[in-house]
Amino acid sequence: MARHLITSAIPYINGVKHLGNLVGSQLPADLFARYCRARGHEVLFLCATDEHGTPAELAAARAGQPVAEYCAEMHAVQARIAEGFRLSFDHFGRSSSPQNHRLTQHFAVRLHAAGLIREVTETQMYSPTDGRFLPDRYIEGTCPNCGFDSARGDQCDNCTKQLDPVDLINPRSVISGATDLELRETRHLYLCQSRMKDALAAWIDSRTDWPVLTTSIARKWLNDGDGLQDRGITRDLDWGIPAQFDGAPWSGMEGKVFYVWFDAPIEYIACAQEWVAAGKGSDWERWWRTDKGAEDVTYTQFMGKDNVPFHTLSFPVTILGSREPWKLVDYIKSFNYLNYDGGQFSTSRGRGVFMDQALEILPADYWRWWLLSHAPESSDSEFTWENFQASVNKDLADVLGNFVSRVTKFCRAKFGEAVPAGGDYGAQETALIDRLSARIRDYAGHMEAMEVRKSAAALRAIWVEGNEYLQEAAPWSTFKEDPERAAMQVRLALNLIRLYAVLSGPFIPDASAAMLAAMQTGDDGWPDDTRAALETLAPGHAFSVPEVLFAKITDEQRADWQERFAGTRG
RNA sequence: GGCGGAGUAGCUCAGUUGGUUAGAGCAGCGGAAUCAUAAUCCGCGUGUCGGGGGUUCAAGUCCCUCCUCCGCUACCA
Repeated sequence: MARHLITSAIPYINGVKHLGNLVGSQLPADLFARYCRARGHEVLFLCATDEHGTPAELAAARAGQPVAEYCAEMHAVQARIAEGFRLSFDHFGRSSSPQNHRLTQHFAVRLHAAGLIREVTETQMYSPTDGRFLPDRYIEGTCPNCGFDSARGDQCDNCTKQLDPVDLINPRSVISGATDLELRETRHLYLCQSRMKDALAAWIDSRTDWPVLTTSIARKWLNDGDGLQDRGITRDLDWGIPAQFDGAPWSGMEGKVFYVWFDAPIEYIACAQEWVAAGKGSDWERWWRTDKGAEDVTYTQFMGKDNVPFHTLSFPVTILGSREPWKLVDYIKSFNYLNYDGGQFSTSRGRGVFMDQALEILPADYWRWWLLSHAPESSDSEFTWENFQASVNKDLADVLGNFVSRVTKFCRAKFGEAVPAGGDYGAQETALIDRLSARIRDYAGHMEAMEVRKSAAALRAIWVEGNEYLQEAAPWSTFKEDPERAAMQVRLALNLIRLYAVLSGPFIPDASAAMLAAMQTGDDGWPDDTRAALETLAPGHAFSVPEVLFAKITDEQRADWQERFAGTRG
């Protein structure tokens, strides 16, 4: 039995996430966590909301709420939706927790002691009207290169040239439209990432089994231009973890908070502390401190590609630079983006399907199956309603759902609602067991490698084996001449349903539970021995015919949803 | 502009370190079966592997070049 620490990138607090966000981190992380548990491993699966930063403050202002109140509400909303998708977090924490405050400040002090924090005075755009410094992207103006009048302070969307906010002609605040912007001096703490560049490069080079997407992004940041740059880790904001506190080894940071990307990954650790504080666990250090029991932990992070630099570079600098024995990540699984029907999912334009809406129209399993079996692993992938309808109807309703129906209903009609006795395996059954054993090994291999789409394909192939067997064995025919043989065939098929429930759990947990319930068993042990696993339900064991596991998506529904989600949300 | 990813059958995608007639699922066509959610199972693929050039006995796979799409580009998170 191994020990797996698994974290999903923590979703930002300002609103409900869309399916692209879900498939890029939380959902594949849940798949892996569920698989590890099914194999009997000890798992700690953590996620949280990422609550600090300018967007949270602005979203709260728009909602007319104090930011703390807004975040608390949105956290509850996201937690409820995560439950709806059956995301099996051991704890869903908050980056604004007291634990994260303490830990973030602790890391900052340690990094300072290690000489990895320096103070920098810089000038930034300040908006007196908004009463805040404006991040580059919150300033718009006319592009000095192409004349585009909605160029952002960091880049012109029209000519794609990189800009500095001071280059903009007639700059204005995106928040208020105010034009009375001024340059002000401000002092910030910088994390000296550049000093650890060689150590990071050596570490990345040693991770030969990581996805290309992960290492290529990391190398790009390490080597591009003048190499890895130091990075400001404080901001002039109210909402966040104070950079000035009792015992802080620096002064002059009054009224400043740590940059959200500094404190967000630390929440992975703080979340484990929250997990203990919530009474769900008793010892967080054996997951996070290699001097206190975490030396045998395998730590895997899941995230979208936009998160990779922070997880391969700045967070490792925080961990390594602290000179304390914290657990460093072992594997980073990163994902490309999911597009929506010919374009991007867009939170701002309400384009695409958001997590709450998805659950309103269909159960979680439908989404889980489609998203995971089409996960954007090697490149961006695309959601279309046609593809979604076709895949879900075929795979879930026709191949798996119908298998359960035909087996249970046939048995009820011919033998009653209990596993029939009699008959012995013949050549067909032996061959089936051999094929299944090979396919289960194949499935497990892909799951362990976190090859999500390949795992889905392997699982589907296991489902298909059941239909192939039934077609070949034809119990409806054998029943006429040799009822004992038919009984054996049906007994095997009923056991296949239980086997499918066990194997399918990581992908479609609700259907898996429904299958186990119909088979009236709680035995969900992994089939290390296929033959033995197919004799779990003994003759005489009662079962029930379940409701249809997956209703098909009709053309009318598809057309309706296509229309509904094309434009603006709400 | 720089960096990275992608371009393979109508659609979605596999193709390990170059090696026998390039594969899977879906859709389509033909057949079998009739237990089942008109579900299932079997059979059927001559596709300039984005274009061009090169290396090699041999290239989807390596090198060069060009084209298209997407992402990132460090103060959005």
